[in-house]
Parts: sequence; structure tokens; C-alpha cells
Amino acid sequence: MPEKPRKILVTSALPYANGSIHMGHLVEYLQTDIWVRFQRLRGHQCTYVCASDAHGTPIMLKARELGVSPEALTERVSAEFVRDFAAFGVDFDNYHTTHSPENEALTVAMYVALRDSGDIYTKTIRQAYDEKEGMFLPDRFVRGTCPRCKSEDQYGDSCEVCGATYTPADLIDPVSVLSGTAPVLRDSEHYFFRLSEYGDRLRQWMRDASLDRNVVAKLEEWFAAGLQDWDISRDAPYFGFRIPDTEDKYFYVWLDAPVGYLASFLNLCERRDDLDFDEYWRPGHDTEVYHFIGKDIMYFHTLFWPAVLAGSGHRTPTSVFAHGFLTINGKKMSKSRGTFITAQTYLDNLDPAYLRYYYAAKLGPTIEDIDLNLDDFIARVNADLVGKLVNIASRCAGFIHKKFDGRLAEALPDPALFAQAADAADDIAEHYEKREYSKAMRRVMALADEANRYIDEHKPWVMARNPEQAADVQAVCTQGLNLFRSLVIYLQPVVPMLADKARAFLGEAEWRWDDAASPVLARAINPFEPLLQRVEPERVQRMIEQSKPAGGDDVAEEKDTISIDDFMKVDLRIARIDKAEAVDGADKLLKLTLDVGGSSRTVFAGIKAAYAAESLEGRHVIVVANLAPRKMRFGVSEGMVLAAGPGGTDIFLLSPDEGAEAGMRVK
RNA sequence: GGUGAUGUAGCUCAGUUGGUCAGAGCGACGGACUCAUAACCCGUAGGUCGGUGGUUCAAUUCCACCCAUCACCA
Repeated sequence: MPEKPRKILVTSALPYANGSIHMGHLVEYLQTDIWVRFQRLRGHQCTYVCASDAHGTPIMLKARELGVSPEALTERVSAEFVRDFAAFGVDFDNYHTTHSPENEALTVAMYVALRDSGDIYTKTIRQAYDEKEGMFLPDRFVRGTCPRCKSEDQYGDSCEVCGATYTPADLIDPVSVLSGTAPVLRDSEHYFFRLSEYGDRLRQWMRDASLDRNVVAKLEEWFAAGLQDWDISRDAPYFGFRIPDTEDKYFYVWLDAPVGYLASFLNLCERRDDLDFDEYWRPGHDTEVYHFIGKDIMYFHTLFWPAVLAGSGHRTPTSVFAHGFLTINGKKMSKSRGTFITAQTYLDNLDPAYLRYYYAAKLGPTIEDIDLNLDDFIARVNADLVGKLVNIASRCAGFIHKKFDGRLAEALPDPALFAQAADAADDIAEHYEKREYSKAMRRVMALADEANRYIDEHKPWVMARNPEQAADVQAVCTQGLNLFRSLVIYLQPVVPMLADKARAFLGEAEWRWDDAASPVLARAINPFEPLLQRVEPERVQRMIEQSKPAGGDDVAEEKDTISIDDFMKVDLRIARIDKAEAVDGADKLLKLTLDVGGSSRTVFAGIKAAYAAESLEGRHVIVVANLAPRKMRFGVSEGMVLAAGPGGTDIFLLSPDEGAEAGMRVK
């Protein structure tokens, strides 16, 4: 089934050069790298490029804070990225930066093409401006009180409490996070890209790209909402590329970031005779281009990016592959829990092969999130990789060396069993191709079970006691080692470092995918050395400890613990229930009228299943008095009464001891 | 709030165009073995397939609503 060699260009999203690579980033780079290595193993020309995303306000400000130039900052961070990626075996053909001459030339050229074809126009918009800092503020750099639910200290684009979306101008008491001063609104001319003109072309592209079902659903949603034109400019000061024919307008970082894919590739083409830029980026060629991204940046990669490419005379991506987010032990990564694990901290404690295998064992082609459960991680890696796979070689190699001078038998005793493993190649390849890595891993491990069962059934250690059966011992172990070899070839894209060691042990040169179908026989192999150590739980524990913040400062911002000041923000009061009544049409709610020391207020509480309304009147409870009012279907709730319990009929209201009076503060 | 996704044995996950579909691996328990990094092999474990209604001869699989978790809202 050898296919015609394909020419494939693959990218991973460009990491933003203001932090460290962590476990979450690695999901994407490892998913991509596995796919790339698989394609190469199959004999295709697969080129993998990436770059640091170096522009934008956050990097500019971080550099300023550190007292260095943005260039110096991003260069330093990029060097760390390169080191981390290399350690995890991420095999880029090129790693570049968006702050490069190639990228500037390409970005400007694409902009000019779009402008000349009428896809760019200018419009004056009104935006938050920090007069003290002398700059316009991105939405996230303004904080204030949510106009809808009145929650304090919310971002300028949306409220984390009630989910409302708005603009910084809508905030009550807005404050610039840079200077602490109140921003003013100021007019500025911005450049817009006519995305709205690209609806039909994008729909067509969506159909051609055979995107994941969930990605299509998301796109349909956006189409239904109507495509809006895209603001591609930012005012100085800004770290980025200046827009031609302007003095103080810069390209928005999200315009030049994806161009970085082209720039990195162009930079590589300048060094490689076998790669032609136009063959991959101009229409009409038989090459393939794939972008691996996280689901959070689908908007940019499935709408803006294909439109910008098409509008500037380039080809559109063959497809875009989106993955989900990583949780650790079922929760978002958290510094205080020690699950904000950087690549470096992982490497200080554990073998990258573990993580590559574990991610592969959990990854599928969808945008579903995956969970790194550390107990499962230890069990899975040890059971599958060490207990099953490596064990096959380990239990056969000894006999071959001790009894047969390291020489394999002339023939396989059970060709059918070997064929079974060899025949799985197509299925496994298809799984890899479709990014169904978890299915591929399952299949390989099932074959490993077969191999172990085979050895167990033939018991070479028993036959070894009988000199007449020597040939059988050699044959059985040769069979086992060949099964092992085929499986390792299948796993090479996932655990290349393990495969390299196995290949050295078997004394072979480079492997191709098809080599899994033909056994190695009648030749000497090298002494067996442990190919992979078991995961030591203590190491995992240490990694967690090392990932926890050293001081107490960082803990507070993690929200797992709060300061006394945070607690004092909560105004807890004793309240007397004056009236309690069932709410018409609500299954769980009781409407409570509370006396909170002179003032009266209404609170809806979901305690109907646990308390009869009449039984409550007159009793004292504890209420959160300064909770933002919340509009409910049956009226506005002006607080919350405290209760414990799992819910349903098991709800238990908190009461003060005798003597407490309505209105007293709880602290 | 709107939209989308997810919720299956202790853990991680398969699976069903509705009827041997209630599964795998790990863990646990029992047994066997000793070649192997206490690995491997055999067997057992009975989870109302998030909840409540509905459609149907039949629903975990279809529909509605609800709950929980997550994401997106340029």
C-alpha cells in the first residue's frame, strides 16, 4: 500500500513569547510532532515549521517592566522555547520569529495586495486611552465594575461573574491597569479588513477542508451571527510592524502572527534546495498545508486567516486541526495546586517519553479537552510502556544472548502471529492519519498483550532446561523480539527516543513504516539495556512540589486561599425571616423577606425541598448582605442565605446562637 | 445571557443509524508462573450508561426539560 509521496507542510500555533512552555502547550506540539513524524516514517516529505509570536501590547509592556527591549525579551524567551521543544523531541524543520524581516516583508505584501483589491478601509473608532501612559488600552487592560451585574474589578471585555460582554466604555468606574488612572475615550483611525465579503468563499473552504464536526458547528454559528469586518490596526506605541504610508499605525499582532507560518517556511526555503515557497503557498499546486491549533484560536484560523490568504493571492490551508485544552487531575492548571507545570520542571523530574505516550494514549481528533490525571499517568505509562511493551524485549533478549550468542533464529516459528501484527499496520496508520492516536495506542497495546501471551504459552524458560529444545527457545524469542520490533516501529512517532534505543539494540539503521511487515532474522543483535525506566511516583510528587509557588504572595491570586481582606469584603449579616412564601412556578425557590437590621430585603433561596415556608418565619439566618443583586425570573434577589448540604431535601440553614439580632455583622 | 460540547464500572476511556450494547485497559480480589524493570499469564468484580419526563413493542442510544463541568461570544 505504498502511497505516492506527499508534500506536506505542517504548523503548530506560534507560542507567545512572554512566558514559559507548560504542559498545556505541549499537548499541541506533541500532537503535531507525532503526526509529522508519522508522515515522515511513511516516506512523505513533511515539513514542520513554527516560530515565536513576538508582537503585541503584552510583550511590549512586559519588556518595559523588565527594563529590556522587546527584541531582547523575545529572543531570550525563544531560546528557552527552542530548548524545551528539543528536549521533548519536537522536531521542527525550522523555528523562527514573527519579528523577522521575512515576516515584515510578507505581512506588508499581503496587506498591500488586500488594500489594492479594495479589502481594506479606514474608520474612526473611539477607544479607551490612558493619558498618563500615553497609549490606547486593549480591552483587557481596563478593569471596572460590570454594567450588568455590578461585580467589581472585571475585565474590559466581559464579566467573569455574570458572563456579560461589553466594551471598556460600558464599565462603571473604569481604571487602566497600567497607571491606575481613569481612561478617557479618544478617537482614532483604524484599518479594517472586509471579512464580511468573504462569507461564500469561507463556506466553500469549510466544506473542502473536511474540518472536524465540532469545528464546523462552531463555524456555522459564526456564519449565522454574520461576519463582521476585522480591525487590523493598532496605534503607537505598539511592538509590531508599521503599516505602510502611516506614521503611527501598526499591524495588530493577530494579523502578522499567522503570516509567521509563511515567514518561517520562507526562511527555511532560503536554506533548502528541495523546498519551493510558491509550491506550498500559491494556488494550483499538489501540496498540503495543515495548521494544528487550540480550540481557543479557531476564529482566527478558520475565518480571518483563510480570508486573508485568499484575498492576497495565496492558497488556503488544506485543513485546520483543533484540539481541546488540558486539565490536570480534572481541573484547570493551578499554581497553588502545583499543577501549573512548566516544561522545564517536568524535564527536571521525568522522561519526556512518558508524556508523549500519555498524551498519545488520550488524544483524539476532536476539540474535546483531555485530562492529565497524574495517578493514571503513572499507572498507564508503567503498565503499557514498561510492563507490556519493553517487557517483551526484556524477557526474550536474555535467552538470545546467553544461549545463542546474540543471534536470532533463521525463521519465525509462528508466521501467522507475526502477520497479525504486520496486518495491523494499515489500521494503525489510518488512526494516526486521522489523529486518532488513542485508538492507535489501544491497538498497539492489544498486540503487545498478544505477544506476552505468546511467550507465556511457549515458556522458553522451561524449554531452556532441555538442551534438545534449544532451537525452539531461540525461535520463540526471535518471534517475540520481532513482534516487539514491529510494535516499536508503530510507536516510533510517539516515542522516538525509545525507538532509537530499540533500533540500536536490534542493530538496525533507520526504520520505515513498512519495515514492520518484514521480520529480522538470522543475525546478531546487541546486548539488551533497559529501554525505559518506570515512572517513580516520588518524582511526580516532587514535580508538583516544585511547581507550587515559593512564597505566599502568589497563593492569594490563585483564589484557592484568600486573604483576610478578601474575606472582609463579604458582608455577612444576621437576618430575621419576616416572611417566607412559595414562588408560583418555581420548583425549588422560596421567596424570603428578610429584616437585616432596620432595612428589609427580598432573597430567593433554593430551599423549598428542605423547608416548609411557614416553619421559617421568625427564625434567624445568616445572609450575604453585599452580594450583587441578581435578576431572576421571579424578581430580583438581593442577597443569599447561607446553608450547607448537598442539595435537594438535604439543605441545612445556618443559624446564630441565641441573642444575635438582625443586622449584626458576622466576622 | 446566547451558542456549542461533555457527563458510561474506583481511575482513564471505548461503544450503540434504538433491540446478545452494558465493554476495554488500569486498579482491587483470587489463582498460576518465575524468562522479564514484583513485570507477565488465567479468573472474578455486576456500573439504574448525569437526572426527570416523552416518543416507541423496545432507549444508555431519538425528543424535551433540568443539573454539573468546559469552551466560544471576534
